[in-house]
Amino acid sequence: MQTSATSKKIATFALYADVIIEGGLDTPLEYGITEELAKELQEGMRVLVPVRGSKRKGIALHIKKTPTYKKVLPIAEVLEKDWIAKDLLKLMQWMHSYYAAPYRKLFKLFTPSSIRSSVGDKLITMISLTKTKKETLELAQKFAAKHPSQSKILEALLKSDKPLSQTELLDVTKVSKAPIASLHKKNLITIDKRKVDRSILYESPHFQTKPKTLNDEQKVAYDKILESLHKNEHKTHLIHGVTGSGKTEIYMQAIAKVREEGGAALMLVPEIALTTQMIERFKARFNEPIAIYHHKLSDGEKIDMWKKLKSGEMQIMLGARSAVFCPIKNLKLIIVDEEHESSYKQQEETPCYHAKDVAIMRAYLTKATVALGTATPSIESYYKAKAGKYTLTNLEKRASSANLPKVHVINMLSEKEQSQRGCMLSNKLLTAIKKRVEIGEQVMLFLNRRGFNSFLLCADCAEPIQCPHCDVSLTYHKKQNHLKCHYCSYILSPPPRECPSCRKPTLEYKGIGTEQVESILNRVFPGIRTLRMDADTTSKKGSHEKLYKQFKSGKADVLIGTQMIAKGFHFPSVTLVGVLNADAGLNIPNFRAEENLFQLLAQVSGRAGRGPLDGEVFIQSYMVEHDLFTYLKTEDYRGFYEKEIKVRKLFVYPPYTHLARLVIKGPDPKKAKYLAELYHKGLVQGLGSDYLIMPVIEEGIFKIKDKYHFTLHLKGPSMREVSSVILKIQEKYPIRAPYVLLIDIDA
DNA sequence: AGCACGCCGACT
DNA sequence: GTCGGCGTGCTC
Repeated sequence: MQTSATSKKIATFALYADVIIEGGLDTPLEYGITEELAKELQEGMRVLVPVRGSKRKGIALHIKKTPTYKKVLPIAEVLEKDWIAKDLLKLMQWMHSYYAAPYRKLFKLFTPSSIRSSVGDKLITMISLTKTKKETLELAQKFAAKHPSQSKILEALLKSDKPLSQTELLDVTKVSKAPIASLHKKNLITIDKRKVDRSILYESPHFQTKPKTLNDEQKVAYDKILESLHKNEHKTHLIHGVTGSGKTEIYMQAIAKVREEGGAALMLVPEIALTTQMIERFKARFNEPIAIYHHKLSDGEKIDMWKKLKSGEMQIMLGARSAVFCPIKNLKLIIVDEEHESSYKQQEETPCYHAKDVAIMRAYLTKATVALGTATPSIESYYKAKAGKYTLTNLEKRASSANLPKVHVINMLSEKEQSQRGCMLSNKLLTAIKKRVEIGEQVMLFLNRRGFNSFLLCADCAEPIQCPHCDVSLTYHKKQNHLKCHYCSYILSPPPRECPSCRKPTLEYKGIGTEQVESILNRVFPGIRTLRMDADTTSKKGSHEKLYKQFKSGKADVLIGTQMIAKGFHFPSVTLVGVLNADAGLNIPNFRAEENLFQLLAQVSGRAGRGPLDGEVFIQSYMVEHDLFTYLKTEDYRGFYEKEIKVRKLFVYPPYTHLARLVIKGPDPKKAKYLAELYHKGLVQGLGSDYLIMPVIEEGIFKIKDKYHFTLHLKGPSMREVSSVILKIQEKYPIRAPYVLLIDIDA
């Protein structure tokens, strides 16, 4: 930083401001504030500023008395006074320094994209043809030999039939912008700017439900939350309640109280749990509109929501992780349901924020209360609660006097269980299913494996067909009869007849897990009614709901599903839950693997016996001696915690330290590695000896979308410090496209 | 010479 | 993110 002493003479402004240009630079630019503007301009307002001769939109991040630069331009005008509220601006600044997140990316979280571009935005350069189609076609052909790139552009414009943005055009033609300039010079194309418009909202009716009477335990939790609400100071509560202990009822009554007193409330739920069922439950309780927020909303819906929240028209919000950035006025209470859920953490995309931590920081900045709820707290949260950082409340009883289910662990190594069914269903479980179905009760079967996909496998060389752009195998999609890459969406259609490596026509379709289970059940119990719920059967909009309703109304005996059936569903007549491959996930080299598995299995088990009928859970495992199952059988979270926390301490893992991960990827593996090494060196130099910085390694899936991935892991006491070092390295060695740097703080 | 293309710094 | 300048290498 330079001092202002030398620039005093030139400094002709009353005040100065750091302005972040929207959709532009990562670093703020400095502008002067005229005396007239100084009266109204405040931090967080949206302004118009000159950049390289044209006007760009930006946000006044910080107002100061002295400039850093000698020559600054004035802010042209204030566009929106009520743009980003003070508390959210502070939150944004915190995220910048904690997650080393560029402001460019943070804007996308704090303001819906369509709202940013809609207000007279002139930033998208549109390119259209000047000559007629016929003339252009002739020109394109004439240019084909001499100016191939120009020809490509003309062809692309002819094909699209309407003007294209420069970025789109460059993307489809794979050429540089130089030929565009050449064509413009020859007056064969027109370059102008475009505005964007938006669509509108929706509303749905609902019937009222009355609050239920809280039991003693629920009342204690409720009173504690109320107490800190009324003290008007920030506090975080951890509500540790067994499955079915009625946490949602506590949340709803606390929210009702907040509303009664004029405040607003936000409830975060994991993406997968934000089902129609949950939304209806909320809509039915409150006599006011409920704002719903998740990434699938259309632009119009997002804008509508955003405006209604800003105006204070809507004051209860239910949403997935990104809802934590919504401009809710007078926010008094934030609830984070299923706080242990890893989907609160944004992975593989900058910024890698954790919605729970952001929620707590937001509440801290506004002096609001946070309630974290779960049946299986994350080790970190429980540790903080025990250390007195959070207020802990335990709920040991199921609210509706239902009993906890009985848990059996089946040893799949024992021969008599294996049978000839590909080891998917044990005899014990089959017998239990038969018994339940015969008396008209329902069964849920859970397959614990991500990517339990269908492949096209060569029977001879046992090699599945690989994606040409990624180091993964292609997945077979029966309906479309094609092979697709789940990473880059590459499609191979129709599937090849012969194995690409050994040239033999020995390709075999291997079905997905749920499909296999379904066919086994149908073979063993002819006439059994089964339903499948997985990524394959729920891809269509509304299919999730349809399946849910079918099962709930008793149209099927058995529901077979993946992760998605474990969360939040309430089926009173389910009395038996089977977990088919419990061990999947234990072999992952991740220190949280056991924690996550315990949480998942506890969650699945909780689906059984939620009604008046007692429930039973069968867990199939090849590692029955694993102590995780001992704790699971008795639903002994504390026992599991005590065991796990010792491991964390011994190997110095969170909560005893923080972990971070840097990924650098790019088309040239040598260059990507070189850049990664550069950052490694910078981190070693910038951080003290209390940080452990691991060497640069290749990622598990080395190539994705033709980009090679390199990773480095590090751990140490302060993520703020790590981020500040990374920001400094970035200043010196910026990573430019097509190379990408991903910073994963608290990995 | 004219063009395509990649690299790199600047933008306040 | 985007613009413009500049060096390089290709083709006519």
